[in-house]
Amino acid sequence: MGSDSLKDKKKFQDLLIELDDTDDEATPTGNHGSLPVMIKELETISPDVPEVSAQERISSMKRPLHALSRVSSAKSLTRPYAAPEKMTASTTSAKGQDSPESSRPDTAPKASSMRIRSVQDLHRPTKVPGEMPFALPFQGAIPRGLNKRKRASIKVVAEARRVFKDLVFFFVPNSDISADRRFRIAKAIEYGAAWANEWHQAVTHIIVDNDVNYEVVLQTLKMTEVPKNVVVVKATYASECLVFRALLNPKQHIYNVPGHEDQMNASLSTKEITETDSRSLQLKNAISKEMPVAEAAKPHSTSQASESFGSNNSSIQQIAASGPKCFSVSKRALDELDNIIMSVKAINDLPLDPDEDQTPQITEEGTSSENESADERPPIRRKLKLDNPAAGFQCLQKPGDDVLNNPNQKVIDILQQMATYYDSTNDTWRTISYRKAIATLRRTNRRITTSAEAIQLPFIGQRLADKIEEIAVTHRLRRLEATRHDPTDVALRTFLQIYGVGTQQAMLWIQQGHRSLQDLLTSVPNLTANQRIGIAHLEDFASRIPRAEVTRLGAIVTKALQDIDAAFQVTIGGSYRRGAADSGDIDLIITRPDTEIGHIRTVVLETLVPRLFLRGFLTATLASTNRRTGTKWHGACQLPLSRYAPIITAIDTAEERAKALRNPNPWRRIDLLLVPSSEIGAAMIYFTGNDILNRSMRLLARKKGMCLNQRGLFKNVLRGAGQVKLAEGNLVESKDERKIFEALGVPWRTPEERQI
DNA sequence: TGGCTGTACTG
DNA sequence: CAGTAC
DNA sequence: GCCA
Repeated sequence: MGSDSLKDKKKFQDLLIELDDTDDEATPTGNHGSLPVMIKELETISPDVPEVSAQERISSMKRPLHALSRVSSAKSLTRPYAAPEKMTASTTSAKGQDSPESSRPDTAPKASSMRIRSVQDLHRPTKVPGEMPFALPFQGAIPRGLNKRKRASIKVVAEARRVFKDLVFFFVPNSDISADRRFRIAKAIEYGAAWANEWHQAVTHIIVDNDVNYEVVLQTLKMTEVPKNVVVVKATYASECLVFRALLNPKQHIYNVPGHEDQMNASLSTKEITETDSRSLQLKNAISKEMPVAEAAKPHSTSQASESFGSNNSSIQQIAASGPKCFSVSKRALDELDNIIMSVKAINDLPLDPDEDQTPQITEEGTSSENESADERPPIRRKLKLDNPAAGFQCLQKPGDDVLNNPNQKVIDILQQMATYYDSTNDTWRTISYRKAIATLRRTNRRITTSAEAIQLPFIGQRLADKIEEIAVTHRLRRLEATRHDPTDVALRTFLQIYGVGTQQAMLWIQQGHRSLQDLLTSVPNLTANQRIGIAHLEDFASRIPRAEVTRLGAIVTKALQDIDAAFQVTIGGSYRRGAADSGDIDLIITRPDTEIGHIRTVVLETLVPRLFLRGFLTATLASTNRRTGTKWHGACQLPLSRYAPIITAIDTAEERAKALRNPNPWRRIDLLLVPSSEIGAAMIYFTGNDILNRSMRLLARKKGMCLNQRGLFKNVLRGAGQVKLAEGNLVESKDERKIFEALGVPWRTPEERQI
């Protein structure tokens, strides 16, 4: 604790030093309470900062990247974003309405329906709290992917760095759909701005996409003229303010929105503007604080949402609770299993042959009993989802056979796209939820068409259920359409395919204006070696590897290794071991009976790998262990042309075959996993996956006070505060896959049955 | 409201 | 340490 | 996003 705050102080001092060059006059204004004096003095950089000339801007263009990233990582002093408070009775009860997508008509700004959330009021004096609840400083919305309903995860930077403090931004277009706008909105909030997701009189700046002209701005706002005290600038303005950590002069030419210039020139001379700029900003803030939301946002208590909330049907409750529970697995195990494992098992036990007689009845009863008649009324959540025969526990079947004609395939496809989209948004947990829901649907043999049906399934809640219904009915989802063709999102998805590029890097590149791989190659000087490889072989790495090819690639490595020492054993893991028809990469699990990891590592890294490179089989190293504990080598390989012919011949479609001929021996991602024989069971589990199975098993282990990792199953693991592992614990089992399943109380599944 | 697997390599 | 990958 |  103490040392942390010390560290924080140190970090902050570093920041101060950094700040020095841009911060000329630090005029303390507000009273911000408890922060150290030092901090107070710098708090007010924002509105008072000196302008930075365009020239200066250019001259220091060299550092933006670093500046930005350092700034954003300086969160030691930031406070967690305050739980957004709904301001009115009506919004308070409008649960489920608070997702950005559900209630945002992009047009028709209706102040009264505006969602209002507090971002930074922690730091501001609240005005007349009792009397005028709506006279709070403007409180902005949060872009999706960054809010977790109430508690948000946006981290506002230290107060001293809030370049946009007290400002309220309205974006044109004002949605967070496109990737770079979403990024800009998030950045703006991070640096102290509030985001008005609908027009509002508290807005101080209109931030216009760089390719949008003034006319569109007016159309969007449905105005003939933007209010005088509102600044209209290109998006570049906001980014550059962050680069300079200062409010720049918005009247500079480069920030002019096309079509707006004339008006500006007409009203004021450039010089005047420059001189009065910072003051005028101040004034605006003052104004907006004085007479903010009151009129516009004054809501009138009850809304339909609150009505739909209180009265809930008790009649529907019990329907699904009864019914036969035909588990093919032991009851004992079931009792112990948490819901995730239950679903894992559910999957194992899923019916392929539909007992259509029973299931529809049950669901129908559930949904129809009350009103589909009117509107709202969220379908009642039943417990025992998994016990519901409708969820599919009846007889066991193996997954896989039915995959191709899954009645919900269309829905699954679209949900998959959405998952990918959210992944690109950095919205990890939502992505995981989508994936779990997809996993559920995959093993549902009954076609799901209504939200009420969907919500009964495990890992499908109200919101996903609604989406599923929409997809089932319309065969598409509106939100997805919007994002799918957006150039920035297309680019984002492309960038994310590059090995070594994740969401952070990709979003940064997008935000910097890069839109193609070529852009990256020509104008990003500091690409890592891996990223260059990733770009050069993007297509190869992104394409699936036919099973036959995986087999051959594996055989080559096995042969080479056993030529060195016949005692070595190689297992092809990953989706190949699960029986997949094609794979994304090749996982080779390498071991040797009664042999320590050290020896295995030596042989593989010092003999096998160099030899395979010499042969031209291996083509690149992407990551290679060098530590004593290291156990892996990641890289790329290539099937010799001579062996590729039969694979090409075997390709199904002519089109694919032609493609393969054009690019005869693509690079493939290959991972060598070095495992001491004593740990082979745990390693097999891990490297066979799939990831959902791994996670469920690990979660289950943890719930039982154990720990499962690629090295073994341990018990008596000591965990301190915050789940920090204090002691390894005692090994329960690591050599034998089956025994690990057993020790966890999970029924054995063959690798083929782990394709969850 | 707080979790959501657990570990290793890179720069 | 953050970002990335598995 | 879902769940306890």
